[in-house]
Amino acid sequence: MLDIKLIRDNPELVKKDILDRGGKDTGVVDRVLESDVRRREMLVEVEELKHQRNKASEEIAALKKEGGDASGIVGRMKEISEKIKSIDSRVRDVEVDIRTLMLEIPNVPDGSVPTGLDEEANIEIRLSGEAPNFTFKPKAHWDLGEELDVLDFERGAKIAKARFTLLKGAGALMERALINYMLDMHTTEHGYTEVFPPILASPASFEGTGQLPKFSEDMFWCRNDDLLLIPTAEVPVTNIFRDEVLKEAELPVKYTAYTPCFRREAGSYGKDVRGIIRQHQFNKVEMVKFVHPDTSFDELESLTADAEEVLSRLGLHFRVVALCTGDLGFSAAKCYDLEVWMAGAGEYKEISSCSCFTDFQARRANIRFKPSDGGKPRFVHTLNGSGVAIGRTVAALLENYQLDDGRVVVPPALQPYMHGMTVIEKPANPI
RNA sequence: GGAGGGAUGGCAGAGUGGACGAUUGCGGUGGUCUUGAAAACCAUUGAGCCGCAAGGCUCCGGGGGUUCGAAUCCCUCUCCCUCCGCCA
Repeated sequence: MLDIKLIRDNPELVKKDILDRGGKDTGVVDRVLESDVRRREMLVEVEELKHQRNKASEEIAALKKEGGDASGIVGRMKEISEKIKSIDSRVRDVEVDIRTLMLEIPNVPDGSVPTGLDEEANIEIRLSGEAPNFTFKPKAHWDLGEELDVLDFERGAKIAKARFTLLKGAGALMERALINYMLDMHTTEHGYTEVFPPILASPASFEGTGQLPKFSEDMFWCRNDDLLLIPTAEVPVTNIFRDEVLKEAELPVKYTAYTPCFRREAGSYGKDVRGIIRQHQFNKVEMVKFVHPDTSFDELESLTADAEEVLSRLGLHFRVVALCTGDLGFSAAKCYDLEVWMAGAGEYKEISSCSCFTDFQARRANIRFKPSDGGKPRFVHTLNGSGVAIGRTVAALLENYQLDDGRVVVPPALQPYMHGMTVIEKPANPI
């Protein structure tokens, strides 16, 4: 949520940002402004009445103490009380209207974000590593996975539905190994504290991070219990501090979490239909930071570096892309995507998204810190990034480390997490 | 699922109709003392909104009600805790 003062003082900027993001409805800004004016007019009126009431209450108390008769003044106050009640309820209605509108307005992009409506305008920041050379035509991971009997798409779809996959044998082991490999790196080398949060979260938590109310269609709901399956650990982990006040000295707080993630992928029919790139359920290690406002964009750089390290050490080739205004997530002020090379598909695929949300989420979730100098509480800045998506890493490893005989090499960094396994081959008696 | 208890400031925890925006303790900040620190002592310290300001208004889990006036009384919702039952 934006600061209403920003909308008041600079409505044209907010409108421009909405258009830059590819939004069409800048009318919300005007509707917020109209309601804001009405709210303040009513406040002036009702506060004057309340002032009268408070004065009268004092008089009545004084009169009663002296045993005097207060019936006249009491009668007049009855009328004023009724008036207050009716204006108060109108003020509340307008405030609800304003909040409802404000929740639909996206964050303001940072000045360094390239302007553009789609991914064409994204800017490649750097490349890391090199794409492997093959003397043969590399296969797609879904073919490799089925041939090695580590991915079973048929069974996954039978158990649940399409876009659910059954991992088997070395595939399941690699999934688990990657989780541990990433968590260990972030906790022992990058200074994050590991947490394991609830996988279902309340609508209030979803509103705090910006997934609700706007993206309700993308979520799996448990309607009977008014809970939602999380689409990313960002939701529960950021909400750890909802409605809390941290001490300035406690910042930055850095958490990392492994969780399953659930997305309905509404509107992505026909995209990445094969393989494990786009699943309704996938695993992810996430990093979340709560930081001082002065440091947030530096923290974004180091967060991104932390994610890059995961890929570098696995020997994967990737590029870092700065997203343009149109590609930026709703809550983000700035975002880098890490796109890993997929040898089989011959293209880069997003494997991590590292974002700085400035105070946008903190305002919605009411996460503040108390300055050490004793000043008023201020909103923290929040950041998060995948560190990284597990399923897509499995796909990348299969495709980039495949041999001409269909086996797949396990990179050295992962071997200790896979009982020393150096190569994945088809089991003798697959079942 | 059944029975009961609770929700007050950064935290803990008093407060049963007007003198309470709220006793007190902890924590925070400033100071005295000290070579420095700790301890001790003194002072100070809630948040939000409206307003150029002076100042005003609101807030004791949410909503509604009673009343001239509600942290306090009534209704309702949510959440938390305890005991019993069931279950990993």
